[in-house]
Amino acid sequence: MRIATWNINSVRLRLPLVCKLLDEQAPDVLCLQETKVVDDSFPTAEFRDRGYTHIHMHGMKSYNGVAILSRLPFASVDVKHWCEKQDCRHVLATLPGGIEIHNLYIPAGGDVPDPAVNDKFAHKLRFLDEMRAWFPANRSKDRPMILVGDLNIAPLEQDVWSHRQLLDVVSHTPVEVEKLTALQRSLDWVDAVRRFVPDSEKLYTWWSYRSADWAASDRGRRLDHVWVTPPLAPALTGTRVLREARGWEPKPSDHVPVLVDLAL
DNA sequence: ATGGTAGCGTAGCTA
Repeated sequence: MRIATWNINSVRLRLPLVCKLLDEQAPDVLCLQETKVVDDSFPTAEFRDRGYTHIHMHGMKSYNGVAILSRLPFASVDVKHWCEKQDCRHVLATLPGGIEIHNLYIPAGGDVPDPAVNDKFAHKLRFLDEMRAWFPANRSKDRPMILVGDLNIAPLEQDVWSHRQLLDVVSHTPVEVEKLTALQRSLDWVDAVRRFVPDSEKLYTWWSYRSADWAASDRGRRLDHVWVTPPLAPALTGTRVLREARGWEPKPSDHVPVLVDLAL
């Protein structure tokens, strides 16, 4: 089973690139974030034509929005809301084998890493706290589950281009990293990508648009993740971060797809 | 310390 996750920053504008990914990598399941479209306007036809007939989307006007496209049928689907908001950041579905997949778009958190003066950062921290409480209260680590998405946090030192220079930059501050790590530990989630790429090796999934030459400066961050619960860890066979997609023309996303293969 | 780009939707917010 091949699982992919990609923040595409508008599914309508990026539709040709999403189709390119499906054609070239043939994931069984593709989780999208920042679809930026209401459900009635979601471009389902192009995906159905490619065999992705099972589509679970949850979108809103202009902002956020998540979707799961699948060639495999869903036994059930759901959406979850956090922080008393209806902002379309979390969908889940049950895949064959009883595997529950969670597709998340965690709040970016704004610019100032202080919850006292920045409501967006306070929202991000609360979102993490609520998830940290919900998962162990509602799910067992013995259940086969996959958690993917744009978590908007680069937890490891080699997940950013400069650990020292980003300690005060939202996405890599100690308080966020600690909360994400607490969430990860709560169900013994395994970082599927780091299973195959040593922690000592630089690895990024996002490069800012605000750079003259993203590839030359290479100031990236690993914001997009795939985690699995312990029952699925032995099934992991490989992973891929599709760095070249950052240069796909026209109009690349600032995030690239992350793919994980499981022998199931 | 600042500004740089992108998408939505057509001003200004979000990233």
